[in-house]
Amino acid sequence: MIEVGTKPAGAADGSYVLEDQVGHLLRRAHQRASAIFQEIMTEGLTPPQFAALVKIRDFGTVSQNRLGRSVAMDPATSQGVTQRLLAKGLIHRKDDPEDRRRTLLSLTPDGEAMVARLIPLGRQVTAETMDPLTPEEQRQFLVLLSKIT
Amino acid sequence: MIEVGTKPAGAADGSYVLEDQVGHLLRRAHQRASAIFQEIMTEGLTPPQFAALVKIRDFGTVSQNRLGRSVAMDPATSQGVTQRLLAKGLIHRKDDPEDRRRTLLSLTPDGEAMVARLIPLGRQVTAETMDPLTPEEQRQFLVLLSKIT
DNA sequence: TCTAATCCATTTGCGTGCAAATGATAAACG
DNA sequence: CGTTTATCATTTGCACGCAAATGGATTAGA
Repeated sequence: MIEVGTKPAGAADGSYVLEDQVGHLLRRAHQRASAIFQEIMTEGLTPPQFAALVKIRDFGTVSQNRLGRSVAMDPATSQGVTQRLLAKGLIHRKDDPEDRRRTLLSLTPDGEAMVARLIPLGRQVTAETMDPLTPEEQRQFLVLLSKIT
Repeated sequence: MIEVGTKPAGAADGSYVLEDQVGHLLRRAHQRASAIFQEIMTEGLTPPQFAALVKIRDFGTVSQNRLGRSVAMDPATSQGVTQRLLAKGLIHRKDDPEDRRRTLLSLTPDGEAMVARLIPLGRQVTAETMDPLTPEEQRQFLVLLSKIT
C-alpha cells in the first residue's frame, strides 16, 4: 500500500502534532511579537506598560480596575503594572473623591510625551510583526484573530 | 464636511487604536487559549508542561536544551518546566554518557500514560479555541498564524 | 434601614518568559 | 597540541498572568 499525499492537520488517528495546535502557535506568535516590540521600543517599556499608557491617555482619567479590564489585565497584574509606571514617573494617582474604593490614574506630562513619542514606533511594531504576510493577508489575519480574542 | 464611512484600521493620522495592534490581539488570544486549556485539561498541567511532554514522547529521549528549542523555551524556562515535570514523576533524567554537559530526558510510565490520556483533550482545546471560526476560516487562520510565528 | 451581595485595591504564591552571568564540557582551529 | 570558541545546564533578577484570600467601601434588596 503506497501512501498518497500528506496527513491532514486534523488527523483523527493517534498522531498529535504540537505545531498544528492553535494554542502553541499563538504562544509562539506572541513571543515573536513581544521580541519585535522590545527591539523597536528601546525605552524600557513592556508591551503591557505601553498598552496601559495608551489606554490611560484615551480615558484621560481611569480607575485602576477599569484600566485593567480595558486592556485585559486582572487586578493583581494591574497593580504591578501601574506600580512600575508610577515609579517611572509616567502616571499620577489620586483617590477618587466620589468613591473611596477607587484610585484614579492619569498621565503625567512625562507620560504624555512618552506616549506621543512611542506611538509611531507602535505602528512600526505592528507592521514588522505582520511583515511575512501580504497586505491582503494582513487584513484577513486581523479579522480572524479578532474573532478568537 | 461630512465624514463618510469609518476610519480604516491603518489610519495614518494621530489616532492609535490599541485593539487594532497585532501584538495586543495576540496577547489576548493567547490568554483565551490558555484559559480554555485549563478548563479542559483538569490534571494540573500547564500548556508548556503539556507541550514538553508531547515533545519528549516524540523524541523518545532528548537533552534539556534541545527540548527547549523544539518548543520555543529558553534554557532558564526549560529548567523550571522540567523541574516540575520531574517533581510530578512524569519524566526521568539521566546524564548523557557521550556528552557530560547534557542531561537526557524521557517519559516515565506515568508520563506515557498521562500524555496518551490527555491528547484527545488537546484536540478538544484546539477545536474550542477556534470555535468562533468556520472550518474554512480555521484553515486560513492556521496558515496565516504559522507564517508569523 | 440594615443586611447581603458587589466592587475596589492589595497581597501571597506559583508558573512562565527572558536577560545576563557562571562553571563545566566539548568542538574548532591555528 | 593548545587555545579559542561554542554549547549545556544552572542561577539570579525582574516582569507578566492568574488563583485565592483579605479588608474597606458601595449598592441592592428584603
